[in-house]
Amino acid sequence: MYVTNPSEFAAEASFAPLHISCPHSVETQLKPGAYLFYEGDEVEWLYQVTSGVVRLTRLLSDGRRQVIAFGYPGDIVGFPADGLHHTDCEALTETRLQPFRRSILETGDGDPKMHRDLLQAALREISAMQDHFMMLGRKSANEKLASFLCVLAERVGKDLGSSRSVTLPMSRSDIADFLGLTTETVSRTFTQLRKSKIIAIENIHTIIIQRPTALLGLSKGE
Amino acid sequence: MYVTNPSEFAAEASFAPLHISCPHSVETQLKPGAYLFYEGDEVEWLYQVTSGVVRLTRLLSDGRRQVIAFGYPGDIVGFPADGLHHTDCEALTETRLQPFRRSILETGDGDPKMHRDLLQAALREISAMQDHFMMLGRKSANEKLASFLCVLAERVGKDLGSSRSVTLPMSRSDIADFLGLTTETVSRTFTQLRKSKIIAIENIHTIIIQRPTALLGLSKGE
DNA sequence: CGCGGGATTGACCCGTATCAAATACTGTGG
DNA sequence: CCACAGTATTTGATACGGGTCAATCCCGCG
Repeated sequence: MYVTNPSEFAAEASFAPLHISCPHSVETQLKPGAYLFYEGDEVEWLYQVTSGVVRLTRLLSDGRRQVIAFGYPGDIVGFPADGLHHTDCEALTETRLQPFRRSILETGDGDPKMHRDLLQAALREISAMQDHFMMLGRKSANEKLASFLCVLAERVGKDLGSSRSVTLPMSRSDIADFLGLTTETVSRTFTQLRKSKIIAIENIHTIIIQRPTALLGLSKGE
Repeated sequence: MYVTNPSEFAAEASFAPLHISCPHSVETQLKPGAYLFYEGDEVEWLYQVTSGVVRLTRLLSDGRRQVIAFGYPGDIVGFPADGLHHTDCEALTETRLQPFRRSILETGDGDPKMHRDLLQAALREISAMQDHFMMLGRKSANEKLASFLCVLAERVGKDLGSSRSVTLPMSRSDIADFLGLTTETVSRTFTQLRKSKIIAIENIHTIIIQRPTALLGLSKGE
């Protein structure tokens, strides 16, 4: 999951679960904190998240970290480049994943439909990442966090009538490293949104979006 | 072209020109300033840059711009998502491109080898973009510009013995919008590098890298 | 030779980082 | 179930990098 402009997001979210017809593809389970793969690992499988949330990260030698994406149900993680994983992947919650052989993506290997679906997923990934560039390069802390919450609300929020609740399985520093901020700034920005009554913080991992339209406005810099 | 860690870059640069065996694929020519496609256009063709340089950009409604990538010879531009282009593409110099039907990427369509090559290019693109995330989100202005120059030097620089010359066909504001900075900051950072004798500015579009090792060090934040 | 648009430089300011302290949570063992 | 320790989060004070706005410079071009 990348942070895209919410209004555009709808068009990209239409990722139907892939049909399961892959030999040797027993669903994989991960406990919170467990790693699915590491940067540099040979890619054998791609995975579609079935339930739960995973986090893709990349590290700089001096310890700076960038969260590349969060993997929510429907998302494909583990695209290879030159046969290798280029991120670490850790489960944030109890997570189930449907594995697909790398060869299905790369050679088709007996399943043309799945091949095409995985390819389309890769292409959508490129487009979604382009949106995220805009966010990292050109948006303020406020806009970043507002966009982040809007996307999550649209994708996995629970409707509460006039407001909407969002669960954040990731830590503040995960959010910070995803948005290119510090934890302190993320925290302060949450506080600011809370004080302006746009959101309420039910608990650390649960945000109530009280004024969705205002939040959407903020995300676009209005 | 994205800005990746130069040392990693070598591994990703190994993109052999695709074999040309596509029906109806006459090489396309563009003059500087000409557009190849716009955001929202239906994708009919992908292109491999043969010579010259193109620029991929995305706009926010309020005018903020993000340069997504520069397309140098060997690069593939125009990957579709849901059948559409999601960036504008403008030629910065006289440019020649080899078109490939979108169907070759998406369905294989009679040319399995090309299909595989295009797919691999897309996957490498994803990985390269992940590197660029790190840059946009986690690097200082100094590190960004140093990284940018290092990558260009490695990829298209001319060897001058102990130093190296790089041609920059793009404007300062293109560089700024690529790195998530302002033109003023890009300009100041150039000046700073010049004053510390790491680079010399032969003219606006030609940089001499006098101390490549120092520049590489800066790019990694040392 | 003068015009115009990009590039550079300067002065100043603001947003976000940094460093530090207080507070809130989470899990563990008794 | 409570006490405690360790960790995450929030809050505060301050610093600084890079943005903003404005002036000047430079170079290509008519």
